[in-house]
Amino acid sequence: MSGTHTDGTSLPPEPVPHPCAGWPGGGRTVRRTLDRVGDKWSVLVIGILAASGPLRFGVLHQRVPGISQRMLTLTLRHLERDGLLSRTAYAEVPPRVEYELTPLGESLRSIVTALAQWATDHDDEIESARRDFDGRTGAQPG
Amino acid sequence: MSGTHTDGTSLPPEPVPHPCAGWPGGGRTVRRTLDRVGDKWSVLVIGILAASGPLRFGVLHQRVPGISQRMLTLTLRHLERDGLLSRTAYAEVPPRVEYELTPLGESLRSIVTALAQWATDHDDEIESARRDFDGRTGAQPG
DNA sequence: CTGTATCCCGATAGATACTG
DNA sequence: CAGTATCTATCGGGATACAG
Repeated sequence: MSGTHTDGTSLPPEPVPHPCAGWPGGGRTVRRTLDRVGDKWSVLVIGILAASGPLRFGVLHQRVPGISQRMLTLTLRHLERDGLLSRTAYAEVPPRVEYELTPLGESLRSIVTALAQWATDHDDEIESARRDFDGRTGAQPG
Repeated sequence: MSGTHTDGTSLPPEPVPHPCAGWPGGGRTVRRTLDRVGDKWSVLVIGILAASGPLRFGVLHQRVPGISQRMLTLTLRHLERDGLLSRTAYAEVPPRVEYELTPLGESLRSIVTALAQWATDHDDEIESARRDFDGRTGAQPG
């Protein structure tokens, strides 16, 4: 503890440095969301569902470039658990399962869309910034 | 390849299923951004810099809850490489280095802020959705 | 103070095979 | 079709020690 002194009388000299300025809850709440947003596929899946409406497993599998069956399953489970999408299984043969954003998931739409928009808008800048940086530092682009 | 036939004459029956509906560039551009957003710390660092202005390494280290020195360094390098923040080293002793959002980084501010806002707004819903899901499936809350 | 260099472990993710 | 099971490889990330 800083600010303590032998006589015990003194001071809180530091105004308790706020843990995470501007981030409510010290960033803990944000961190949780980030942990969900932070995985490789969630945002992509949400974005595709937001753009396309309800989709079945197989179609989703085609539309998410490069995802494995396993990761798609896991991602969908996570998002379902968090209440961002709903899973509807139809008792048919062959089986049919549809995934759809819940209202909560829908409420993320504008943010995800904005992110996608930002990505396309500034792609060139990022690209050139990287080349510039790699040039200055002699790093491999790979 | 589907649609090929022994006589070689036939058909593109499928209208080439668009790889990633609603996502420009087939999602490839978005994926790149997501790979940056997708790591554990980048968004948090950007958000803190956006809220606080230029900060030096040590202060940043305090403000990002739980980050290690190593990961902070790596995160800052990545963001610098992508042109989202600038690094300014002052030739002093002891050394002083300040990190600040570039205009490109600033342009992400509103999105990051929106994400943080969304997180706090819907924290309860996510929380209860998880409990509900865990209850239905008998999973451990872990 | 601001990093870099190692070591190490657990989570993440891919491939493959199998099931209802 | 829509998953589950299993195995493995890779990588993120923490701890620690050291350097400029």
